[in-house]
Amino acid sequence: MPQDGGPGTAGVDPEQLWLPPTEPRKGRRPSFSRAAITAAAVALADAEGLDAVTMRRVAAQVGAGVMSLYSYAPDKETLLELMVDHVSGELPTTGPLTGDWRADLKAMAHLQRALMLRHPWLPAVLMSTRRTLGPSALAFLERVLAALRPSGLDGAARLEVFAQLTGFVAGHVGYEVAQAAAVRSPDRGAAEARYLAAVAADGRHPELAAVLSAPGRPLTPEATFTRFLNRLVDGLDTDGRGY
Amino acid sequence: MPQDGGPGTAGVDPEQLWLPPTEPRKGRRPSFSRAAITAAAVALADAEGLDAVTMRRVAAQVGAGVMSLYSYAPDKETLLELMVDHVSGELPTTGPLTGDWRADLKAMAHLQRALMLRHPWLPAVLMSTRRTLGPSALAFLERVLAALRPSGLDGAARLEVFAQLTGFVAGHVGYEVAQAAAVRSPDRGAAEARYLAAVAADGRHPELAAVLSAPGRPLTPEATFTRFLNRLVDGLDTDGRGY
DNA sequence: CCTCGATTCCGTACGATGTACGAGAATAGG
DNA sequence: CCTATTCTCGTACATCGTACGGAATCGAGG
Repeated sequence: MPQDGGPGTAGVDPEQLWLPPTEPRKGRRPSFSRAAITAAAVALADAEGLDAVTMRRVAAQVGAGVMSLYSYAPDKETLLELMVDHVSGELPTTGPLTGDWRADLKAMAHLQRALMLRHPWLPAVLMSTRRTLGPSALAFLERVLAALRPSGLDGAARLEVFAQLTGFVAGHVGYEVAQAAAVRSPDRGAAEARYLAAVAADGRHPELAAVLSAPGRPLTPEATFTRFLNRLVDGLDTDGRGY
Repeated sequence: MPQDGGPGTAGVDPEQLWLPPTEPRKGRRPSFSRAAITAAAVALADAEGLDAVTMRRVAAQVGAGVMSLYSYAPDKETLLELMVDHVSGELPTTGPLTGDWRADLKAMAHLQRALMLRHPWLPAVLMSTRRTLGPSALAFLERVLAALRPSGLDGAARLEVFAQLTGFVAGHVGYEVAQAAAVRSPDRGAAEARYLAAVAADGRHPELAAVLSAPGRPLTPEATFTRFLNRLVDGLDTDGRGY
């Protein structure tokens, strides 16, 4: 664990949270580490879902008392932010770019999607809490900005592209995992299908009835993701006019 | 209150929840209505945010005992779904379409955005809970499908466009309101700005530094929304090939 | 009229959660 | 050793969603 960061570095504002692994050379030595606590929380969320991430269970996982966690994170929301940055570390931040910034952007979006599929709780956390970018997220942002360099977009536009791209991926994957969960439960999906069929049959929803009776070929989430992603990226204007 | 729907029509599956205002002609008559309870919950969320929507506060608002609410909705998650459909009723479902399906689609997305700005808690609810479409949402879906009729897209693709469009709007507005809230709190925004400046100054984030030092002209949320929306809609292929 | 079954109303209570408080334990400097 | 400082964590509390069960209110059948 490199720069790890023990307790004492926890504050409400981003400066105290992320920046200084300031060494307090006095007092009792920490028994745990922020990284270990965060990793335990991530493991819990991966295995049993976000609801399983309670202070008590995380504490039990690392062998600490419940209140000891508050030496490492001021509150639970901060713990969630730490979790986000922890898994963001799985995103690559080095390696060559192709020079085709659209292709690079698409590749990075696919990496983000893979990350979120690996940690299905991520989209929900990303979209619920207002978050400040931690070091790993910033490293990834740095790489996206580098890829965007040949695009000719100005600063504000590049930041916006990053935000929109991340938001799009999170939204799509969130939808994806929810639908996958619905399929896994046998009667839930069936009940919804019956309900939609009943609505379509009531005569007041002709368009819905038409769509349900002639759905066309089914689309895989993967294909849909790629298609909309390509639309979004290919539509990015390089001239400043916009719409 | 037209078809209102009293208690007894509450079940876990969509069929029992939305469809039948089956009249149970026996037993004590309901003192409240699902619509009134839902409206109270919406008013609470509008005024004080989603966290203010607790069963106790909603009950107090309508002058009911806490447990009485459970005769109208089996649990809180269902109440949230009712809230979503309640405000979805504010979306127009009639009136002429221009025939230009892209323009119609964009107009409807703008209406959705306006709705979400009016009810800032909506994006979070839309993206957290897995939801079944209630009557009002279905009416709006029906209208979107009708607008999409001249597009040549097949059934599955039309449904997908609806889901993606709603997801995009929710994601954008969610981000929009979060950022607006950050601006309202004086020190929170300043702290984040200082943090980003510090990161940019550490030398390991040259792209971020460049972007922050030459941001270009600032973009209004409105303009950004319109731009990305146009990209998304104009990029919709009418031939089946996709990418 | 009374009774009976059905339905709604709601006070009480339970388990779970986030976290404030403060006493105790460990460590470094004087 | 003493004292200041830091971390540890048992206890306690407010708040949440909601299970339970009895009282109240209704329509129907006698």
